[in-house]
Amino acid sequence: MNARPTISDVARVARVSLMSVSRAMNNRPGLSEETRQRILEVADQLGYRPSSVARALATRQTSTLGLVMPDVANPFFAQIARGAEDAAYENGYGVFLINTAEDTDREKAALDSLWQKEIDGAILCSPRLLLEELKPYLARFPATVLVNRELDASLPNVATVNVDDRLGAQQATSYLIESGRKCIAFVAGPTTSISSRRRLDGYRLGLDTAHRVFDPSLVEYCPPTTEGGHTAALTLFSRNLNVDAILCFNDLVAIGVIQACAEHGLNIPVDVAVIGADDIPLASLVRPMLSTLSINQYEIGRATIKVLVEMFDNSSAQAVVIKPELILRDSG
Amino acid sequence: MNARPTISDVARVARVSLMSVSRAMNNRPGLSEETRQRILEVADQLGYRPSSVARALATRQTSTLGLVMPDVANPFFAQIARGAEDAAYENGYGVFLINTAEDTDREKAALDSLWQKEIDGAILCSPRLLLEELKPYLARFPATVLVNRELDASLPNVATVNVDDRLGAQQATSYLIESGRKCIAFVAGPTTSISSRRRLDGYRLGLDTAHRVFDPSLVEYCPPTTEGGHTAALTLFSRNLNVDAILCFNDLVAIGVIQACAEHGLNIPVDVAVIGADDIPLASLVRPMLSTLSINQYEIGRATIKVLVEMFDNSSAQAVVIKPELILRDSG
DNA sequence: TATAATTACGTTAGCGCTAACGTAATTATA
DNA sequence: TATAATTACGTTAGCGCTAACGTAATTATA
Repeated sequence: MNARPTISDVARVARVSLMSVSRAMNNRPGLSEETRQRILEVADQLGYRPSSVARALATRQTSTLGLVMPDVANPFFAQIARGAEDAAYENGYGVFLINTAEDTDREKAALDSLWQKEIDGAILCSPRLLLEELKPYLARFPATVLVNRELDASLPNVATVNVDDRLGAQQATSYLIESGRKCIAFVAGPTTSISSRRRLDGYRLGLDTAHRVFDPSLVEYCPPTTEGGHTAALTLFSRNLNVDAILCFNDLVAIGVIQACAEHGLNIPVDVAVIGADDIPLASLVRPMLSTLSINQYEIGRATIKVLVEMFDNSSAQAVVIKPELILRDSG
Repeated sequence: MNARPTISDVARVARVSLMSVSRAMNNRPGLSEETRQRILEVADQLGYRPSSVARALATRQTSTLGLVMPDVANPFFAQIARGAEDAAYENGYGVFLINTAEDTDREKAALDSLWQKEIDGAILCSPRLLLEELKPYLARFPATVLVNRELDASLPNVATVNVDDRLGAQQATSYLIESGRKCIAFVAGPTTSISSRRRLDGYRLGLDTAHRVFDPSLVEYCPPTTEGGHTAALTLFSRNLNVDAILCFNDLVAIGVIQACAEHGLNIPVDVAVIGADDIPLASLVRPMLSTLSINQYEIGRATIKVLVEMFDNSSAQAVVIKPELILRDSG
């Protein structure tokens, strides 16, 4: 590991000033083609690469984005991460990944550390922080995209990308009612989740539309995992409510619910219909194949970068809403 | 977005020098407890956080790690990413995530950009680059961990974390032979994959041990996805070889193989046994539940950070080898 | 042909920190 | 009590870039 060459090394060898090297490396005007080529050749020979750190300090831009999500190991977020990283790469940005594990303290620590790193923009997926806690950070970051989270007032430097969970849950509920289900439960995911709340709204709206009464004992909260769904379903069954349909917070939860049904000897979809949400790759891999509210997570990831870059370019913050599509497979 | 406070702001308000603030923020000796507290209070009041960028330029340390992998959306790597990020966070490091999409040009671009970012260490998962292309980068980074890749000679700044794929494949092959399978195929994954080569070795070793002849037409390469496995299995079936067991590159491939079997009316495990590798969460979620060579990916992720940190501390590079465990479920 | 504009460079200062080296005042040791 | 060591600070320079502002030499324009 011999010392990394600096701009001064290149300048010395090419017999030009630092600025000429800087101009050549950044492809900026003010150099003859001849000089430019000579500098580039010397740079290449020495294996020179401008230091991102020094450049960031001088320009106040890091070309770096922060991606904060509850858990990359969750396939839903993994796909978003993939889409965001791909698009960020295409736009010349590096991506800091941080997992919060649904822990608000860790979320705060994540935002603090990103601020310290002077990122150019943040992508916050399903942030759990209260709006009042979140807002100081939104004010500090040059630009932020909120995924799965809304804002009370539109801020010029904060864009949002949301799934219309309410509409999706309503459609799914209506579908279940139309296909003759009598007792529709809702396994709602984490109480802190915004999309959980929105789906609950949609579920109630679907019931209302069909003049069904909302029964709180048919709603069960749980962690957004298969284990969570499994446990929640067992809790519902223990209440002995003759549930014949279960709308789920997401596909992982739905798979847990399906396992619990199997353990109770309930046939899917004859005895119980199960509908998930998100359409993770897993959904069409499990048997019975999961009916679900489909959204393209990879494209959500890409969309976050698109709106971020648009904020950098025109400082116009968009509010993107993505409509889920009810995909009927085996389970409902 | 009013201007970010700097160390000078804190120094001015607290009526001390820059170095006193620096010492207070970094918790270094040379300050009276009284002064330290006063500075810390002022810093807190102003909302001061030291700039990571400026600090990195001054100390030549970025407290930043690069995590390069083929695809975070692949659950195998997603779990590693989660483990690595968790452990990095605990050790005070930020993580740059880069996906290479199995593309060597993009892999080179990733390593270049990480070098430009002056990361303190790199974690390279299943790098596809030739050793001669990889080596210059290994020389440039202060420390590197190679996951799923070996080195011809041990370098002081390069550690490795490998799964004993050879042993695993051998065990699985021997098990299949012992349980009476006559014609064992191997769906081998990408030709460029090191672990594919190691598993092929293990497969041949297993056959040799039982005095079975190795038949190249029973080996089929494919992308490491369900689609890849699906197509590869169909190709094998089209050769009409009476295959009654299929050892697979990984679980995703195995799931594709299972789908292809189902399409051909083959009962699993009666007609065909299928064994995967990696034990991704999905493996126990699909039906039939997948028999597989299990390894704990999350712990692999954590292990990469552990060996990195050890290299920083004692500059001693380890070669970790993780043994897979054959887990028998429904499929074989 | 005189002046203005442009080209192709260079010089200086500064981004926000910390390493390394002072230096008075205080405390410990011979 | 004289000297050495320690404490609690401060000053200076530099990390590797770029923004902003020169400035000669050349080219375009009135």
